[in-house]
Amino acid sequence: MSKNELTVQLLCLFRQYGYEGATLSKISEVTGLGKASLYHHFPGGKEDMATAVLEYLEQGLERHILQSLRSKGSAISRFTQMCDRVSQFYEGGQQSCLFAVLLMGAHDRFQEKIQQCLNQWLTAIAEVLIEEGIQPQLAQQRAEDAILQIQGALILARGLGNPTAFQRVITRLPVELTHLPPGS
Amino acid sequence: MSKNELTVQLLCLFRQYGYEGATLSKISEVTGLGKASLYHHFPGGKEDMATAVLEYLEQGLERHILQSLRSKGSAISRFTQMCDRVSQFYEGGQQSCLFAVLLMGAHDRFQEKIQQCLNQWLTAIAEVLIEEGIQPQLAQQRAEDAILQIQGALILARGLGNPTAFQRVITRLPVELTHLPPGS
DNA sequence: GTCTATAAAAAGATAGAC
DNA sequence: GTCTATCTTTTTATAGAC
Repeated sequence: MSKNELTVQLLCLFRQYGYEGATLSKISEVTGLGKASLYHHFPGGKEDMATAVLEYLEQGLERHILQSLRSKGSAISRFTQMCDRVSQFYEGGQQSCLFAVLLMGAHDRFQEKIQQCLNQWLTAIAEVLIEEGIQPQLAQQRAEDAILQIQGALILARGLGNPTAFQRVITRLPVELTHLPPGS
Repeated sequence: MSKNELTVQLLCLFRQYGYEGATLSKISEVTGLGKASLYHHFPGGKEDMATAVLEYLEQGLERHILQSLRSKGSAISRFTQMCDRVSQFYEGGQQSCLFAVLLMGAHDRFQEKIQQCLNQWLTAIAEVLIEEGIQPQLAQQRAEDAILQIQGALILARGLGNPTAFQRVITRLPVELTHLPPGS
């Protein structure tokens, strides 16, 4: 198994069980690797694993999400592309966000990297809006609103056992983001 | 220490460290009670504790949030009252939602109660909107949007280490909820 | 790079005195 | 109702063979 496949499995485990809830025994069971093998790949144990998954996620954010936002088309088509990728990544609202999962845990060590990722995402969205002539401050707020709606919709989907609200949010976001502000 | 004070401390611990992250040792340390004493109050251990906290939360939801929504005033003043209480409960965006925390954990046992609480909250919001003449289906969607924005704003606040977005959401929600739909 | 075996530490849980 | 002491189980981590 490649390091990359292993990282994807770890992502899946952390999303499902949380950081503390994903025990080495469970990780060993799911991956089919013995604990000693896991420590061979990740000498620092679980913390190493979570760090690796976060780096994997940062790359995916850059390669799939941010790149959509910097592509050629109109603002609305770029946001639509972003939303498509986001929906795919969260499996239509049936998967959690690892950022949220790790933020809810007992460890502070991941907050910095998560903050960095969120800020990259926010900035990329805001830049599209600024290109559209929206004031920087408003652009930043709309970007925050977009991400916050995605995150909240994932929570609600999980809590209700029903991803409908997530799909509604994803569908309307491109239009909502690009609507001109009242009075402009 | 009364059972109620103890429950509040447990709520605080679970919000801060998550379910798995709030160990008995830490609970013992913070509450000042030995482990055996904790088992005296909660024979079922941590699961009992989380259940007690969820029940405490359900009562608080009923007594503070839902009652606001069923009070005398206009729709907008009722939503404003709800938002005031919500903001207070989450300390202006600096505290997590226990529902989200527990949903991110490894235990499935709390999902049912959480779903019940969310549905009560959703219904109470939707009922205010229906009274205002908004179509039931739209009312339900707006209620979902409100809760989802609150939840997402709490995540973003924690991720960015900055509760600004939460406060913005809380401030605009009363107006956003009561705005008439286009074409009505 | 993976395994078996084992150790060390922590977490969950209980007995019994006061 | 709380404590000390103890126990069991689980989790994390490592040594050393292949």
